[in-house]
Amino acid sequence: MSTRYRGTQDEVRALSALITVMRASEALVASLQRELAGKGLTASQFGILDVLLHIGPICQGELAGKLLRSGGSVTSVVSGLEKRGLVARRRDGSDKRYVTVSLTEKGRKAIGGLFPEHARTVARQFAALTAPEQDELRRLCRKLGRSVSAA
Amino acid sequence: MSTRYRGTQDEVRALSALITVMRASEALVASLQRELAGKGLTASQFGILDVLLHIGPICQGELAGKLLRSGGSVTSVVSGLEKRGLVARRRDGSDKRYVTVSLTEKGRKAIGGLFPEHARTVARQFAALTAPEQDELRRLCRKLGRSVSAA
DNA sequence: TCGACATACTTTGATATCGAAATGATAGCA
DNA sequence: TGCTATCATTTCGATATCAAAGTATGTCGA
Repeated sequence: MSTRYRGTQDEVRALSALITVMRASEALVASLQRELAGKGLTASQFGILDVLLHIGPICQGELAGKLLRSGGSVTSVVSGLEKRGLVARRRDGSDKRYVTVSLTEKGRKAIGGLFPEHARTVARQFAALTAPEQDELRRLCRKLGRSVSAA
Repeated sequence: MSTRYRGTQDEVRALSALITVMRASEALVASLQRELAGKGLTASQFGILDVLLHIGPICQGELAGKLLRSGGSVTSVVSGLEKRGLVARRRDGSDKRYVTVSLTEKGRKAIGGLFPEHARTVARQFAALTAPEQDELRRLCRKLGRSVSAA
C-alpha cells in the first residue's frame, strides 16, 4: 500500500489512489462506528436495520446482496437482532426456503430514532467537500466500483 | 445507507456519496482479498508484509498507526506471521517495551514476489478512470479523509 | 530511592466475516 | 411418483477486529 514502489507510472498512480480511497472509507466507517457504539449498535446491525426501514421486509439473501455480505454473515447478525427483539423472522411465503426479515415495533422505533442523527453526522463528515465535489466523488466512485465489481 | 430518506438536500447528497465511496472501497477490498486468498494470505497479513517491505523494520505500535488498526489486532496478525516464519519479533532496543518486527528471508521472498502482481492488479482496477480522474479522486478522498479523521 | 503515572504490548470476550459443508425445501423430468 | 439438481439458509472453523483489562517496562517528581 506504500507509494515507495518502483513500478510503472500507472501502477504508482493507482496504488496511490487506492490508499487514499481506503483511508477515507476507513475513517468514515470508524467515525460512524464510534457514534453507533454509544447507541449499542454495531455498523452491521445498523446496516440491516437501515435497509429494513427504508426498503421494508426482505429475505435474507437479498439483504446479503444489498449489503455485499455473505449469507452466513447475515444469518449471524440477524440472529443477534432477533434475540434483542428488533427484527422478526418468518418463513411464510409459498416457498418455505425463504426467510423474510422485518422490523418489530421496537426495532422500528430504534432505527427510526437513530437515522436522522446518522444523516446529520454523515452530512457533517462530507461538509469538507463542496456539493459539486461530493457529486464528482460519487461519479468517480460509482465508475470505479462498477468496473471492479464487473471484473 | 439508503437514499430514500427525506432529509435536507445536504443530507441526501452526503448519504448518497457515502454509499458509493463505501461500495467502491468494499469492491476493491473484496477483489484484492480474492486474489490474495489464492496465495494463502489475508489482506491484513499482506498489509503488514507490505509495510515491512517498503518501510523496513518497525515497531508494532507504528504498524498499528500506519494500518489504522488497534494494537491488539496487530499483535494477533503479527503472531500468525511469526508462526509461519514470515516475520521476526525482537525486543532489542534500549527501551524493552518496544517490539521491532522485521521480515525474515522467507517473508521477503514471499511479499517481494507478490507485490509486482498486486501493483498490476490495482492498476487494472483503476484503469476504468483516466489519470486525471484518478488524481482528482485522490484529492477528494484525501480532503475528506483528513477532515473526518480530524473531527 | 520510591511511588505514581505513562507507555507498549498482550490477553480476553464479543461481534463480524468468509468459505465450505450441512440441512431443508423446491423444481424439473422421466 | 421418485430422482436429482438447485436454491436459501444455517452451521462450522478460521481470521480479524475492537475495547477493555492486564503485564511489563520506563519516566518523573518529591
